[in-house]
Amino acid sequence: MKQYLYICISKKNLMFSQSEENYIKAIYHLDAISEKGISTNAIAKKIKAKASSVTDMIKKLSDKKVVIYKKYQGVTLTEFGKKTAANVIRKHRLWEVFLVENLNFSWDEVHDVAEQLEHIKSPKLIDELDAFLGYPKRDPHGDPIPDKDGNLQQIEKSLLSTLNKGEKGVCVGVDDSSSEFLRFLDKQGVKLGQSIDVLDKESFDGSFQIKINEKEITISNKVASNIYIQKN
Amino acid sequence: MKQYLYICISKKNLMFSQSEENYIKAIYHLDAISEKGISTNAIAKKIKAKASSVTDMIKKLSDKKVVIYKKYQGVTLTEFGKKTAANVIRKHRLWEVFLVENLNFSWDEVHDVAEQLEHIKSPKLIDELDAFLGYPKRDPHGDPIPDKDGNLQQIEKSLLSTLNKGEKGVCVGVDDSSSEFLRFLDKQGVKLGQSIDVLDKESFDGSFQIKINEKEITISNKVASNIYIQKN
DNA sequence: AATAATTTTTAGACAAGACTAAAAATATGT
DNA sequence: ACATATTTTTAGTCTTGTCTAAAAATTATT
Repeated sequence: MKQYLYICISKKNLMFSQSEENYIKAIYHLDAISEKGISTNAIAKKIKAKASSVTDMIKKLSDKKVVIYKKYQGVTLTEFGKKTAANVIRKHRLWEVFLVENLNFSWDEVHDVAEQLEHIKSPKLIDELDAFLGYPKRDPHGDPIPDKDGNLQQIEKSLLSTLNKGEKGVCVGVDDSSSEFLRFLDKQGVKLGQSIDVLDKESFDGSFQIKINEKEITISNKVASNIYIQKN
Repeated sequence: MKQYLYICISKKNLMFSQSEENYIKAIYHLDAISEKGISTNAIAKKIKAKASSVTDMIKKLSDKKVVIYKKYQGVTLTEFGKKTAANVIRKHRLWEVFLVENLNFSWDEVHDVAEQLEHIKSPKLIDELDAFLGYPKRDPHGDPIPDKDGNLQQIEKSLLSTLNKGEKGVCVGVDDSSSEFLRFLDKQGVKLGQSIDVLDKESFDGSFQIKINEKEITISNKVASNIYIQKN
């Protein structure tokens, strides 16, 4: 009598709920900054939830091999977790590009909608969207768009606040992408690709005298600390 | 002492959950057919849920003034409910157009994705999408797209199965828009705008001899009962 | 009209995801 | 080092949306 060996590759649940995806994304963003495990509180703050809710979710993500978790020691993304996060971010940023390029959204309006669109599940959709947009490398805030495999190319960038008198460069991104800040930049005429000359730096309060579009303006150190520049 | 009258227009919760929207949409679609109240079972079947779940949801929708409900008597949409349904359907169909026109989806692939996209909340998004698409009047299956106010223009259409020998017309839609049927139509070369001549009608089994693109083919009555034709 | 069949509703349970309040662990300050 | 403060976890509750099983109402059958 013949015997067959059925190998059952349990197509493990690669699907995450919106809530799970939001946590994964939040941890990914925090991970980029800190070296060690991400604290429960940090996640809670980012996600605007209570620490207890975060603990619950962390346990679930740990069971699903998305994060490494040891009680009281914070959390780290696994490689699988990073891939997953990058994929959500890829979707978010591609949608942002679509909204700005094709639907007349301004860069301060895209976030909330992209936050919803990033959870749509359809591999074909996102591949085709990517192609439709012409495989963009950066979103409307200058942030890099991960490729299909979750890799994202970083560029050489410095905070405007680190430049010295006489240096110049091009705006390649923002650190704070809140609507308020983006609208402020719009008012000042700052956008991606905008070239900026540092005319002077006030040592007293760290404010900057800069030249944009042949116009000289003064910006606070706080503003200068939220604009990324590629030097030239 | 002055007295002020504060009129508090309780901006009532115009927001519905995805699940609620799905029920509202299902009732709307069923409403188009039946004259009297929609039965719990009919909704259950459409939504692929158990009747008890439907009863629960119906109560909630009744509280929210979306439907009129009397125990054991089935359910009817209020005007508000109809508007709400039309709005979800508007979004669904606009997204379908986008997927087919811009993202290389075929008409049998759009449904599942549109089912997700229809729940995205953003008035600006949908208005801009509508404009981007050039204010289309019909989706890829020939179904009309409701306008912002929820009105949709019906056109004169008949089922191909009701035509007689010698009559001709143009395909303006399908009744069954399952992937299987749509792929079958693709194979036969039937698409929207396709002109069709009824060469003969077999009284024995109701099958049709038709001419498409100078090609003569035979289709079953079942197929003919799922194709909408505008006579000419 | 009475019984049978079907439909609908109720009652109670469960899972996901959030919360509060309290307990446990870790970190901080003198 | 020890008391205090903070962070994290646990335990239990709540809401949404689903389910099963049983009861009630309606519809169909003879």
